Amino acid sequence: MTQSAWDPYERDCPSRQMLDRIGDRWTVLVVGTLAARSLRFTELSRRIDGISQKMLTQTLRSLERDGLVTRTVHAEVPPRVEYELTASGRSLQQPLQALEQWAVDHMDAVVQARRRYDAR
Amino acid sequence: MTQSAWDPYERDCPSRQMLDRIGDRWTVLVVGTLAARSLRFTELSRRIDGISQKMLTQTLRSLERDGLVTRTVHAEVPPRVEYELTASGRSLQQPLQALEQWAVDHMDAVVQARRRYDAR
DNA sequence: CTGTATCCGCCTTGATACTG
DNA sequence: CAGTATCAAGGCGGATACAG
Repeated sequence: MTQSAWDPYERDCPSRQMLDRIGDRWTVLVVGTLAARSLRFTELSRRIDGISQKMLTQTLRSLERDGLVTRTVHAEVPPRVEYELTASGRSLQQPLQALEQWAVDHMDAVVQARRRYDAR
Repeated sequence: MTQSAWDPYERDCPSRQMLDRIGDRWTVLVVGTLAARSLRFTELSRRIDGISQKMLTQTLRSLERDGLVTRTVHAEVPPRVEYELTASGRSLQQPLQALEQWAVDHMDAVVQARRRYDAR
């Protein structure tokens, strides 16, 4: 059974919650980093400048819970844990990539607009 | 002069700040609401369920500062203020629309994934 | 290596009251 | 109508310490 009336403009709609979650500091960057290939915990933290261990763990757990990322523990010493996007996660990566690209493309204009605005 | 090395994965990169800003609770919804046509303050607040006056004002100011929205005051009584997307704002609307659509399309799957995860 | 647990400051957000 | 000002609460996120 499919729901046809998801409306992010309504307060308690799950799709609104999803937007809220995407909007946390780190989700975009974690999903973007996993886009190319699966990575280990430490590799992720090295590539995402400024993320703390706690936030990386928390973000990964949320993504796992939402079915966007799989977590695979390999029985080795020392432990090796691989994170990988699911099909669902890869489908999210598309719009996020577009957003990331927009940010890169428009930063010059935005920075200038801010300067003008602040100069008044 | 154009900057070619914007990298959102670096801590202090402006494009990273942009992602942070997009990621606030309301930006996606405000831009989405303004996509169709320009709107007044009250119309916006009516359409975005749950937004407070303060947050709407704050979000609009930020968007104006970043050059994504114009604010036009008409000299009437009572005052009429129209908010409208700039060209830059409309270009952002595209990726945000994609994101919004993703949220709507995948909510069923996400809700189910959460149920499975929580049931363990 | 891959986490968990705890403490804590700050910032965001919301509620409320007031203004041109 | 379209805001501004103020205050209080809560959560986010960072730092640190510890563990399997």
